[in-house]
Amino acid sequence: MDENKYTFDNPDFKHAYRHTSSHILAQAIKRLYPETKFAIGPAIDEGFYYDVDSETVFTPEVLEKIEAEMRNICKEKLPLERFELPRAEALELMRDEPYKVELINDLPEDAVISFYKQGDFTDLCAGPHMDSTGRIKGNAIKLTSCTGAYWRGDSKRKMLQRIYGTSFQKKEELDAYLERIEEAKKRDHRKLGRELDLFMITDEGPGFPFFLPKGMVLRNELESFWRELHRQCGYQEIKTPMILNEELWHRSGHWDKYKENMYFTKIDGEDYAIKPMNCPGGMLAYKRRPWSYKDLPLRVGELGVVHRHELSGALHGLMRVRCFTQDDAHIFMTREQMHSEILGVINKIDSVYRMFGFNYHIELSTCPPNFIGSQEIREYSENVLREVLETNGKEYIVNPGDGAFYGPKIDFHLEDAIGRTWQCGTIQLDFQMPERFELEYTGADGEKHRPIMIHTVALGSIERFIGILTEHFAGAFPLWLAPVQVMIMPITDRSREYSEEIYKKLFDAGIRVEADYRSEKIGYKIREAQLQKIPYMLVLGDKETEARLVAVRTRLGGDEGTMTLEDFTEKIKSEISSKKN
RNA sequence: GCUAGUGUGGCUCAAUGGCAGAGCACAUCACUCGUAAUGAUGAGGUUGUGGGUUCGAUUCCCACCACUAGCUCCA
Repeated sequence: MDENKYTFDNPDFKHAYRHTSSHILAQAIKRLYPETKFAIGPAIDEGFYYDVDSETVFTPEVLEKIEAEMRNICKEKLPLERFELPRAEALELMRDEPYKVELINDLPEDAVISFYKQGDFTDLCAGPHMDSTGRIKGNAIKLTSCTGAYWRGDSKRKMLQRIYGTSFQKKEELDAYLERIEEAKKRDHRKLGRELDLFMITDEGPGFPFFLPKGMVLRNELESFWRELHRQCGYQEIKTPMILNEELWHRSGHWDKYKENMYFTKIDGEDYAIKPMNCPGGMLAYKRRPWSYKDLPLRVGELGVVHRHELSGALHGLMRVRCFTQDDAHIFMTREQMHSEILGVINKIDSVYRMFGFNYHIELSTCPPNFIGSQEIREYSENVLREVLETNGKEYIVNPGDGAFYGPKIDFHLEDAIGRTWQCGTIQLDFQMPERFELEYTGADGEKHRPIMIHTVALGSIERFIGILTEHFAGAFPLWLAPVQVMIMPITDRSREYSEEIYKKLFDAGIRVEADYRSEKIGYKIREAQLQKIPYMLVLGDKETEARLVAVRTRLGGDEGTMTLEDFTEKIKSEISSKKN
């Protein structure tokens, strides 16, 4: 640890601070509920947690008691002492802690087995730590929640209780953090989706969202944007059927790997499946005719609606649903074209995210254990993705074994309002589907060759992307996406006729315009339009009617002054076409 | 699916083992108003669903459904 930097600016210090907080949590639990067994308790991005196995259910009231005990431990200023033990003695020391025993047994032969002791509490731990519990500011500790978590992340093993907490060096920092979380919740797309009347999900269809008129505007604008982008990038568009014969899914390999997540139906006594992915349909479309190497790369897009049976507990607003639209694309290509095609897709996705102002990170997911291809292809394909990322200076983290069953992938992850990340874009390299479907093209040598495929999405799913967009903009969508772009608000009925004239002109100009003719005060109309985050409000009173002008107000509360309708129309049309926020 | 919690008009939330209440929204009427809430009146709920305990359940118990947080899984 950098001895000169005892602040959270130093990630090592922050980590040690939170890790020590986690040990204090465990010590407090041990004092209050001695029967509790301890699993692991690391520091994480926003704080720390400890996984425990206990008779006690850690309700919010119990957490408060534990918090109080944690503050006591901080006051006691217990020194943390590190010591090491040979394996046998370590196991003896931890003999009443079955989870620790398992951890010790799984350590490699030559591993150093170290412990940290603070007062009456000792924990198996590699460290590092603060030198005393007194270093932790007691009143800047907060236990935030208790949830279930599988021991060792394995859903077949016991579910433990995970107690989440966070800690800071000052109480003000804790308060600021808690307030930030509260603020972020106001941007939750589920809340905004209801308030802005974008979408709904009912008990009759968990995971199957309804898109309401305003949400449909977002969808349609996004889809138009997607079509135009892909037209420019040299893609063709197809639409493949939602229901196809079950046999297809055996051929594609989805049956073995994915049938738990699929929905089925019978037609004329035959078994059919509702597609969970678009690629097999895309394969059939490719196979409709012979191709020449001159046709490659062949880029084919599809806004494909897929259905997947997700576990009920995994559903989450629009972010995780059971029916969604992938902005799918398949590229069929030769080996020589691979690098440039992959790079082209990376740049395409990057340009989309940059346009919206998103921060994202890239993950390289390598082939999973149940990868269906050869070892040689596995290594080759993973290396291709790695090379493209590295030669183009893209930063990424590796996610071992998280690729598709047919190949490795590059994933793009976007953040939601409270910092959870969601995979949106993906680029998957696939040597397997072309093999299984016996795809071919004729090379310059007159011989048949097998193309290589990329599966890719940029937005990911339209549904998830709308969720992310909603949170990113807190519902104040850029003008080109805004469900209602202009709200006309006459101050009195005397301006009604003029308002109707303005409305018609804007409507005819293709602007999404609405008018509020209710007998309400102008302040009230403005308040409602503000809450609906409508970008432009036209306030029309006697003065404007007389001068044949419009008074323009923005949702940022700005008064843009009065102007002619022509100037206003020109202004917003240019703003719409620039697609700028 | 798992662990814990939650479920009361469209929304946000009260209340209680004994006739279910408020604010906002909605409707009607009045008001015609200059940049974030005009007033009055009215309508709207078998308290998620199904069982059980009880003289009586929205409240207590059980099951199921849905939602929330997290785990697992994933776009």
